[in-house]
Amino acid sequence: MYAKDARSLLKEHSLSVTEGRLRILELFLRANGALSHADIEKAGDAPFDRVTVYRTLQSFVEKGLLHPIPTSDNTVRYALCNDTCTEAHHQDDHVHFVCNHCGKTVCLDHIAVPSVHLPTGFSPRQVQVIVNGVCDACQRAPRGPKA
Amino acid sequence: MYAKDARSLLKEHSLSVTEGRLRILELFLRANGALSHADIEKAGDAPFDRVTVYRTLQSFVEKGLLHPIPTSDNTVRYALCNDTCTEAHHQDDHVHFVCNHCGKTVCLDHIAVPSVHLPTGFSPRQVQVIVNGVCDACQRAPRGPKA
DNA sequence: TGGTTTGTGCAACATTGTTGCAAATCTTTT
DNA sequence: AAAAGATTTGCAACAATGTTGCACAAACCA
Repeated sequence: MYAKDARSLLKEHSLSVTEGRLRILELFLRANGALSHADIEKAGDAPFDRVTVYRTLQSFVEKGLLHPIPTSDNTVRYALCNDTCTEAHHQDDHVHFVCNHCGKTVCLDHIAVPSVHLPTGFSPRQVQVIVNGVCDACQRAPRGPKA
Repeated sequence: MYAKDARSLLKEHSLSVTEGRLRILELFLRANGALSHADIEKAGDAPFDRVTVYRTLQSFVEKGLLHPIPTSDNTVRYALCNDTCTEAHHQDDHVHFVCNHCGKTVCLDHIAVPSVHLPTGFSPRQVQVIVNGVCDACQRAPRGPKA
C-alpha cells in the first residue's frame, strides 16, 4: 500500500530529511492505523522532545504528508495521506473507522465517500466520515487486543 | 425546533435543576450551532468555574442531552441531541457542517446520513459525517461574521 | 568544504483538563 | 415548611498538553 520509503517521501514533499522526521514517518509507515501525538511520543526507542513532535507533525500536515482525523475525544490523530495529496491540494475525503473495542483508528482509503445532500446555500469543500463500531480484527477475536 | 424549555429538558433527562445547568443549557438552546467548552466559559454574563463547565457538559452527554462533535482541531464541540436520545440510547448519526469562513458548526439534523459500505468484518455502530465548506450565511455575506 | 538555511532541544510559559474536599444547593420526606 | 440526605459547586492544587524564544546542531546547496 505505502511502498515508498520514508526518505523519498520526505523529499517528494519538500521536507528536509532529518533523523527525527525519518523516525516519525517510519512510525506511520509501519502503523496500520492512525497515530496520536501521544502515541508518537511514547513510541518505544525514540525519546523525542515533545516540541519536536509537535513541529514535525505540523509540517507533515502542511506539506500534505499527513492529515488530521477528527475525533470525539480530545485527541487529534494523524494518518498518512494518500498519494494524491500535495501541499497545495489535499484530497482527504475519506472514511475513517474507529474501533470501539481496540481503540484503533484506520483509514479506509478505498471506500467511497458517500455524497451528502446539503441544504441550499451550503457549499461543501471536504467531507469526512467517521464510523464507530467493531473492526474486523476484534470481530474475530472477541477479547480484543488493546482496550 | 427545540421548543422545550431548559428546566423541563433537565428533568426529562433526570438531571437535577441547578442555576448553572439552566444557564448552560440555555446557551445551547439559544445558540444555533455547536458550542465548545471555551465558548461556554467565555459566554458573557455567566462566569462559571471551569470545573463546573466540564462536569456539566459531561453529565449532559451522559444523560443524552448533548453529543460531542468530532473535530480536526483540538476542540471538542457539543450540540443538543435530537429528541430521540436518552441515556441508554444515543441516536446521533447526523451530518455536521463546519464553516471554514465563520467557524460556526451546525448540526444538520434533517439531512440523511448516507450509508457507507464497509469492508467485510467491520460492523458500524455510529456514523458521523463532517462537512467543511462555506455555510449559507457566509455565502451571502462574503465578508463573514467571525473569522 | 564552507556558508546559509532549517530543524532541534531546552527552558519557561500558557492553556486545558482532572481530582479531592468542604461549603452550598437541590430534592425529598416528614 | 423545615430538616435530612443526596447531589452539585467552587476552590485549590495538580497533571497533562500545547506554545514560544533562543542558542546550538544538523541538513542543504553551491
